[in-house]
Amino acid sequence: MAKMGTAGSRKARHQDPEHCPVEAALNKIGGKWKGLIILRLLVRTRRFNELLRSLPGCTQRMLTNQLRELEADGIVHREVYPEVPPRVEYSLTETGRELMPVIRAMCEWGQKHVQHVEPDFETVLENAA
Amino acid sequence: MAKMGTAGSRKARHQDPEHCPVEAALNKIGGKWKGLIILRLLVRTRRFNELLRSLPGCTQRMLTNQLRELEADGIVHREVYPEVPPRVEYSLTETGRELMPVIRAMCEWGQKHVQHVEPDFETVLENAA
DNA sequence: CCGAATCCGGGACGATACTG
DNA sequence: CAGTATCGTCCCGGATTCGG
Repeated sequence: MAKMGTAGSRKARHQDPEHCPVEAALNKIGGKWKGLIILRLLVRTRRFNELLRSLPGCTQRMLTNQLRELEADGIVHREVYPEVPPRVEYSLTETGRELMPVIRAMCEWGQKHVQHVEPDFETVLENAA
Repeated sequence: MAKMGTAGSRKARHQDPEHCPVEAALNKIGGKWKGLIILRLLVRTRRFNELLRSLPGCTQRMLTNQLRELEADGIVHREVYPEVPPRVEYSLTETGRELMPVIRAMCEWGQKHVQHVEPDFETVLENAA
């Protein structure tokens, strides 16, 4: 495989009313980095650069884009502190936190079917702390 | 939306050994159409064109690529019947079928947080039949 | 520190035609 | 029916620079 494009949320074929909830969910969390971003934020609130450092291979621009889409979709909350130096913290909304079962299911599948992987979801969360 | 790139599986940053099971899972099922393909195949085995018609907006080339990646990742089984006219049937492997909890979790989240959506997972499966 | 804006190359993707 | 081949476009996404 080459790259993958963005698989992002996008408006993704919004011409069709999106009857399917699976499709609707995929349109919101299917972005290239969104799953991992959500995983990081499930553990705790994080600052921009902290998030960036925890995503090897993700560029600043990509992270910004993905966070903006997640924010627009009501999954991530962005809190700006008017300080010097500036500080911005990202956290999950209630809607975002309810994605935990999805992430957990992916984790359990990956743990079972992929080699060289962390033991379980809790450990993953701990290691992400 | 625009397009979205592919968000596909790709080798996606295979330089790092992929310690995280969530990341590993995303690398395999994160492709642009993979979630919907898996949903279709959860219902029953399907032929190529049948699958294609059930995915509005997906081109034959894209479908071929995604199916090949899914096959290479051991999620989809491809059965060729030496007939005239040719017939090829796609189904989920056991590994693929075990993705049902992931799809179900996405479905339940979508049903709860997105408008104008089917009532529940079973109905979605039925409608996809 | 946290971005936004710009430039630009490469590859993902659509369209079309062809084959067994 | 189920693909493969080829071509051209578009836009994703990396690098860099600038601003608050």
